[in-house]
Amino acid sequence: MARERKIDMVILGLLNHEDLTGYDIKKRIDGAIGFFWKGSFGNIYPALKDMESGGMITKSDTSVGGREKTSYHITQSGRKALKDWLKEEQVSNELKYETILKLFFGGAESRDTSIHNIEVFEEQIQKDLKLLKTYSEILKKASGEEDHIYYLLSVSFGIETYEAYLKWCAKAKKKLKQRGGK
Amino acid sequence: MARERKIDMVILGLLNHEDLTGYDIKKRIDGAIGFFWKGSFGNIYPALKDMESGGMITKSDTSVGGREKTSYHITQSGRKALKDWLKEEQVSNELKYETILKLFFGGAESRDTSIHNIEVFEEQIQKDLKLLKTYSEILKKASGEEDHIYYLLSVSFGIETYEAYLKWCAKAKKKLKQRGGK
DNA sequence: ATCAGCATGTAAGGCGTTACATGATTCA
DNA sequence: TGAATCATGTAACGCCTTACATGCTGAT
Repeated sequence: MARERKIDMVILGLLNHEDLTGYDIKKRIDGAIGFFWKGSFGNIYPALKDMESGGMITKSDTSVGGREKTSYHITQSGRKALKDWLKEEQVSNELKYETILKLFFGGAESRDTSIHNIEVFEEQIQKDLKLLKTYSEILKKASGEEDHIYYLLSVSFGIETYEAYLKWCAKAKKKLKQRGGK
Repeated sequence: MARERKIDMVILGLLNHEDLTGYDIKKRIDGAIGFFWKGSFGNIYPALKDMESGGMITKSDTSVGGREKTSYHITQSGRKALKDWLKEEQVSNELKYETILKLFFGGAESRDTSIHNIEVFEEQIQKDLKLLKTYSEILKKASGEEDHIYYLLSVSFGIETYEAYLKWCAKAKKKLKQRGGK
């Protein structure tokens, strides 16, 4: 059943660009990547360990100002694994939208409840959209590297879907406010 | 840390509308709900068992044409749990878009690889969008029940985001085809 | 002096997927 | 007769989240 753990690919993808510590990897994942993939320390460190045993990456301990650090570097076979994954056709795009799930079953409660839930969602999206737009601006200015086009496209995926969400939110609220509540 | 298993709420939401067997629940989840939440037998049956012990639902065995069936019915406390969940503000909307993850790291391979991956995604979305539009048509015709507005809004969320995806796909492919591949 | 951030990990527990196991019925 | 669908479950395994544990450094 092969390897299913996609965090490996996130790590390889990041290390393909630069050497990083586990802590740095976490920070990268919490950035723009966080909009379409998550990771935690309890996830990242074991993955790094396994991949080092597997020869995908190598580690080098350095001490910066007396502080211990372990940087990881991608190997040839790691790079191959990354490329093989990129070339694989099958992907799993799974989304779990609890907001929409609640809306789907919204009939069990008042319309105001659903309207409120949409508003909570809307606020979160607005906040996230602002962040995404900031990333987009930074990327547009810092352009030059070939990789940047990929980062920019990923970010614009987020921006465009979030804008669609917001449009939907407005429409949905309006519909629910029509003809009085339940 | 309370209950995290959202499949319980999916089941309660469905049973709030009508009595169902585990098998029927699976079919419902594979329908319109499947676009924002998934479920499997190995998921549903244990949840039904637990929720029956917990007094959220009651079961009644019937045999239809010699075949054994176990139908579940929601109880008062099950209905209360459903309503409480609907009124809770915090939600977890998590998406794992492997397609976008691959695109983000697309620089490790040729532009054609990324273009191809986008095309695979595009085809899947087109297929799903068609299905969603079918659901939408059915709901519009069968309208009447209060619940229908919620189903319709959920489905239109899917339709509108999928349409945004398709627009993005076209744009992304165009960008990647500019100024030659890597 | 204290707090935020840097830095690395482990452990428990929960949840979900997949595969397995079984058997009946209906339709071609 | 055979395949698809109905119908119910269990077991193994994998993955991830959360919480815990520890300690250093730099800035205020």
